[in-house]
Amino acid sequence: MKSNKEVKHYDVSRYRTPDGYTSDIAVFTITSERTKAYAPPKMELKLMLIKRADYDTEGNPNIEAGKWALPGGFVTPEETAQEAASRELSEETGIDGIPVKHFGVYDQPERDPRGWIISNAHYAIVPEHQLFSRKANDDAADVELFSVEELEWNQLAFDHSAIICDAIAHISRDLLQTTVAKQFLPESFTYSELQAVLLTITDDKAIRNEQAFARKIKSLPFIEAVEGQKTQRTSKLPTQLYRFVETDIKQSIYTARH
Amino acid sequence: MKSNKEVKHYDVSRYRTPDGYTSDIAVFTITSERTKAYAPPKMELKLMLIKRADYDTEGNPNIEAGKWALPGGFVTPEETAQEAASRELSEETGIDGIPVKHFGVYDQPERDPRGWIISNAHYAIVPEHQLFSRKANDDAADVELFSVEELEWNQLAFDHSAIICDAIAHISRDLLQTTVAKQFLPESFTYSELQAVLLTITDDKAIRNEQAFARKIKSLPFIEAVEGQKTQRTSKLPTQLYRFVETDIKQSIYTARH
DNA sequence: CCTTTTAATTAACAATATGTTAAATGTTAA
DNA sequence: TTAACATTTAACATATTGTTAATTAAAAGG
Repeated sequence: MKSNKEVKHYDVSRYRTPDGYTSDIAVFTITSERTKAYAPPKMELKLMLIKRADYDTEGNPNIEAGKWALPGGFVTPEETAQEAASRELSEETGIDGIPVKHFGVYDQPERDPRGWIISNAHYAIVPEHQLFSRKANDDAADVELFSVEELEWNQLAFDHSAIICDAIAHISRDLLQTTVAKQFLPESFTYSELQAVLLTITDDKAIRNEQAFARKIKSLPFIEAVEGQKTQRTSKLPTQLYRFVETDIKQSIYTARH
Repeated sequence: MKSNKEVKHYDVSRYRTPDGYTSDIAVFTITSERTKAYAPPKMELKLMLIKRADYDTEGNPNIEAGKWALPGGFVTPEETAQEAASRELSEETGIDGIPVKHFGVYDQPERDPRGWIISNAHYAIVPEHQLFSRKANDDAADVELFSVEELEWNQLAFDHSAIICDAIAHISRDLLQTTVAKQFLPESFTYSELQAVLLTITDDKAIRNEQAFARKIKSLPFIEAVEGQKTQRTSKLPTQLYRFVETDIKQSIYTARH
């Protein structure tokens, strides 16, 4: 009822409107460290943050200067926040064609001292090597990768600690419940590589167990073996490669094992 | 709330800002029809929509008049969109204390002909009897429940067909992967009542199978039997009651059955 | 050339879970 | 007394998982 009437009478000048609409993006990557040859890598989930400059381009002291923040910026009326996030990602890292996923809106009245600014938050998964090539090209000192295990929670700008906390929760859930793990992996991968990705965010016994996981991967409807292809990058023994296949997954807590 | 000095550095006039920030809410309920005494109910998932009036209070033809729309309204600078959604729900149905869940943002530039208006979309689950009591009190002719199976997709205002489509997808997923089903059920319920709720949005064989589901419910870590309590509302045979318990569920597509 | 090392793979078996069919239970209503 | 019926239990074949152990293939070092 109220909605109808409000809409009916809606006159922009009569209501206060937001002072800004921003799009923030949590860029995740997994760094993959090979401890020795012919062994599976040790992986770690990392988040890219940028350091806020001391002064803005006009020489005025910047708000929240020196703190770490998610990359992001204002959305223009000609684009969606998701498009803005893709644009930001491209500007910040030079990377295009990566899926960007919305995970929340942050609109607490006091969240930004500059006014009523609504933030639409996204996350993206960028393969490590693409971030490295960017770092090499444009040696911006104000960009850094932080391990999600050891984030400096009290050095974050605005309400970004809350946003990042949610981002980590969302990516963790999505890694286990969707096939986004493929964003971290090459087109074809071994069971131990997939396992290493999952172990960055879970310590599930059934995933840690090599034999069980290697057996299980063969029966998953959304993964298939790449016939006749083997690799030796994780073992001296030539190892079976797998790939994700498009399948819609409908699982339920009422039928799953617990 | 903001100091002048800080405001100076962010010049609102330089950027175009949104013309409005709205909060929409998809109110779901499950209607429960008892075909006969001592039998489990037939349930159906329904969505509450409101009909947009032909004219506004000043006699001007209303935009998108006669079409069905989600209840919602403008968010004020003193509240979050989620608070606005709770407020709307309370105003629209008189119901308080129901969890309201964000599921998406709709910010296509062309989505609202009145300007650059960003909609933050939520869903809520209201027990049937609460909606009925509201209907009795305030006989608003412009409110109706629609079965999600037979929605009139081409009679929906603005981009609400897209929002509703997403809302149904989200609630379906959440019903299977979280314990929100409890919002549709009394504090304690029989296996067949829970089953009926789930069957409104899935036809999973393992959920349809009475024996299997009745056996499974006993081993679910997030459900416990209510000791010494039985009911006869679904059977002549006194039937075991169950309740949800708070447990964090961490399941993975890599360990579940498929 | 032989031995050790190591990740991957296979095997084997007990324990657990599921799909299915059938029977038993307790109550209502005719 | 009997029929009806949702629920509950039983029973059993089949499938999946946890666990331990053995096997395989290649590399590396002597």
